[in-house]
Amino acid sequence: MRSAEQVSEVFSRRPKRADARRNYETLISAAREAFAEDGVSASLEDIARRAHVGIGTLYRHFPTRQDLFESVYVDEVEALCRTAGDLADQPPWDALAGWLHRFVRYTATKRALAEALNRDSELFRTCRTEVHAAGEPLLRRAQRAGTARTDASFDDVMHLVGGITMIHFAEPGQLERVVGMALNGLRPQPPSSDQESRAASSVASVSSATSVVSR
Amino acid sequence: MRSAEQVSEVFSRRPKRADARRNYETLISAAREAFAEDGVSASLEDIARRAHVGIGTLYRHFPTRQDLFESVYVDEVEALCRTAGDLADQPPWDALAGWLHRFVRYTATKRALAEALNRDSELFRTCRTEVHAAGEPLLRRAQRAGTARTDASFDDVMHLVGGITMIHFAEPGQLERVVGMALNGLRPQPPSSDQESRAASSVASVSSATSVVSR
DNA sequence: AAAGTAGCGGAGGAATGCCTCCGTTTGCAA
DNA sequence: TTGCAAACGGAGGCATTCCTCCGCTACTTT
Repeated sequence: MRSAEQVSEVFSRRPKRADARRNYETLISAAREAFAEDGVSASLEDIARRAHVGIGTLYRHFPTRQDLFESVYVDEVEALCRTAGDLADQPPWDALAGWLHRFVRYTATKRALAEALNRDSELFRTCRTEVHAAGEPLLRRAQRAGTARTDASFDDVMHLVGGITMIHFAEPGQLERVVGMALNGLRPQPPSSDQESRAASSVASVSSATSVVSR
Repeated sequence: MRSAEQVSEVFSRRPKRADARRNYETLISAAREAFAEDGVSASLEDIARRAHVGIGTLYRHFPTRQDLFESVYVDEVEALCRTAGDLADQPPWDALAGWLHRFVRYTATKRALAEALNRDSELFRTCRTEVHAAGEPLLRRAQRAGTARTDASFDDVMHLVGGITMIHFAEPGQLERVVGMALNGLRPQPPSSDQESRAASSVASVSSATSVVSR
């Protein structure tokens, strides 16, 4: 909860006047959609059009294209972190699963912006830290409650879910379904007959399952 | 070997006259570089310039932008398949490892073109089949020779190496190094003290190693 | 070596995108 | 309610890209 606000305070300069703030939000949504559809080369005039806003308004809020990229990304990180707080009153497993499903949208945005974002920037590093701070407690809580297996680290889980989203799915619901399968792999496993589990074996068993489904 | 020619025959319409053929090849190389650097929105005039060729020449060979995308992709697939044939006289493990290193360049191209390529197309499916036909025997041969562990399927290996390339590496040689580490994980493992290996455990142990290195 | 044709190059018009500038509108504080 | 600073919209100039068209070049064939 605190972490989401922290990112806001550091990075995003939301305007204070009501109309300006409304336009700012609308523009970010429009940009996120446009980038997802057309990639980073989406036209700025098109984004302004989608937001029902003049091109001048876009440029006032985001003087450079890079500003817009970063604002969309930060906005997505903020929303993801906020979701973690919102889920705090859910049962441990539901909170974790809900958050990871939300995480999928984040990775989609991140992937669309990948070629534009500088991954060594201060901003990028801070965002990663914030995401970790928001999500890691959810995993730990589920593990302590006995509803998530304890041999998976947060980093493992990020790679597991993040890797799935790298695959391009044709069918609409397929991605969610596969993520669901992956989450199944995170549940505590009944002790198998011939071996006990090592750190990354949950990741292994699930990712081999997904590779059957699609590629 | 036969498979590479098969793709050629089906898809790529290489011109027969010497100068035309030379320009065709040069254009494809230039396009591959340009797409890798600037993404799918690279300028066609820039590509013609890189190839030291008039813009008209580019348009004669590739009437639409999509034609160029597909030709670059098919060319990369052909080259990859041909490499498999060229490596046939190497020792089994060297052949497999060499091919997988070559495979990395293929995935880089594929990633750059990802948003432009229709993954359900006839062309795309055929290419996948050809890649499989070219690479799978290399894996089987190394496995029969006892130099690659037998509990990894070809699909597992593709996901392993393909997944690594999805990570964006800052350092130049880092990708190759990490692929090298991954290949190490493909070697037959000394029987571990507390358990024997299951189908995907090679993938697991290596991917957990890479996640330490970078993300 | 001569002819015929496939191939080449690039000028240029249409379209689109980028970004600035400024006259008009509107939210908000007093 | 009123005044004004903040925000808006979009016309327009410049740059870039796309793509066609056609006069010229040079490869191949006989």
